[in-house]
Amino acid sequence: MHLQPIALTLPSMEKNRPKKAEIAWVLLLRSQQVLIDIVETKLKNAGFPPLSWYDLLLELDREPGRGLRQYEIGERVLLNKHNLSRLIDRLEKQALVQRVACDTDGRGNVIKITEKGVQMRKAMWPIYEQAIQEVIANPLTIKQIDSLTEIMDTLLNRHIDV
Amino acid sequence: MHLQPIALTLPSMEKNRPKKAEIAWVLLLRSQQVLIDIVETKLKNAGFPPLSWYDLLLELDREPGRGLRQYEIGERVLLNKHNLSRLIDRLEKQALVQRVACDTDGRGNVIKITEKGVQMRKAMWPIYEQAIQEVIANPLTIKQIDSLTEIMDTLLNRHIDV
DNA sequence: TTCATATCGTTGCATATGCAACTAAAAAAC
DNA sequence: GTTTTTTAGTTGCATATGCAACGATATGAA
Repeated sequence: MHLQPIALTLPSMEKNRPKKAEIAWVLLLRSQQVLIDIVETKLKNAGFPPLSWYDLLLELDREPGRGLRQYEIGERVLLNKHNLSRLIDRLEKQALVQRVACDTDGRGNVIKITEKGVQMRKAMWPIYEQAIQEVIANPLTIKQIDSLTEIMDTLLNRHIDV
Repeated sequence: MHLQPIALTLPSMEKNRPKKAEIAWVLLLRSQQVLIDIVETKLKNAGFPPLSWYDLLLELDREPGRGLRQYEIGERVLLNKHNLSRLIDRLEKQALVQRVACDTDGRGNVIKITEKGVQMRKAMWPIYEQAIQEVIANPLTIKQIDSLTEIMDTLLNRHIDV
């Protein structure tokens, strides 16, 4: 990732522009690309699978014996069902998770994390943790981190079903 | 996009967790997904191409006659050259941009926006503008928007080459 | 019970993205 | 001037994602 210190790309060319919200939006958009790319690259360089795998493993690791129905996972991680189905394919191929037929619902199955999956998530965490440290904790003050948290929470809650 | 009001998914299960930066990270990650998805969906529902097309058209629209070399575009939008090459393929197929041989560098070409491209960007903007209004301006106070801008700026500058 | 409808999950197809290899031309080294 | 190295851009391949259609089961209504 090699960013040039270019002038900020504003979203419009129309007059009376840009509004403040538009500047904030463009920065948010770009930071998402840059920061995620940094974290993904760190994981990859350490020989680990991408963040989406971590998310899935984490959700399953929270439900040790029981496992989770696919649609339950879909509610937790932001993936629609067909993508989730194939993400699980990939993890199952690596023996990190396991599909088990569901005895209360013949249509579905229950996804359980394997011991190998548990170990994988555990091994990924230090890298992930350090990456978060680098992209969030180091550049910002405590106050800024609190503020960021509050703002993101506000933005998210606006779009959550009640 | 149908988000459940689920408990926040924290990134780790390790003890003494989570640090504040980790909460902020997870919220940032998720809000980026959600907000971008909302904006992309609005564009799509209005019959328009995705944000990446807008970005490219905008950069070119800023250089009306001259056009831009592909590597110059690559510096402005965050795309590596092979993806950019194919993005331009798609836009060229829709006659929104045009590849012109570069007379000062036989290897490269100059990308110019067409009149149709200019019109397309102009037509997309009201939808995009309204989407930004909805996901950023409406939920946040002016103060929060300023704060968000400052924080994103800080996060980004940390990872820019000097 | 039976039929219509909704839900769970998978698959085929089109598109998007990352990586590595490649062509061609420019720039640098000699 | 010739050779080597870098740079610009494209293409093939593997993978990832969105959409629509599908099979199978569960749920609700008559």
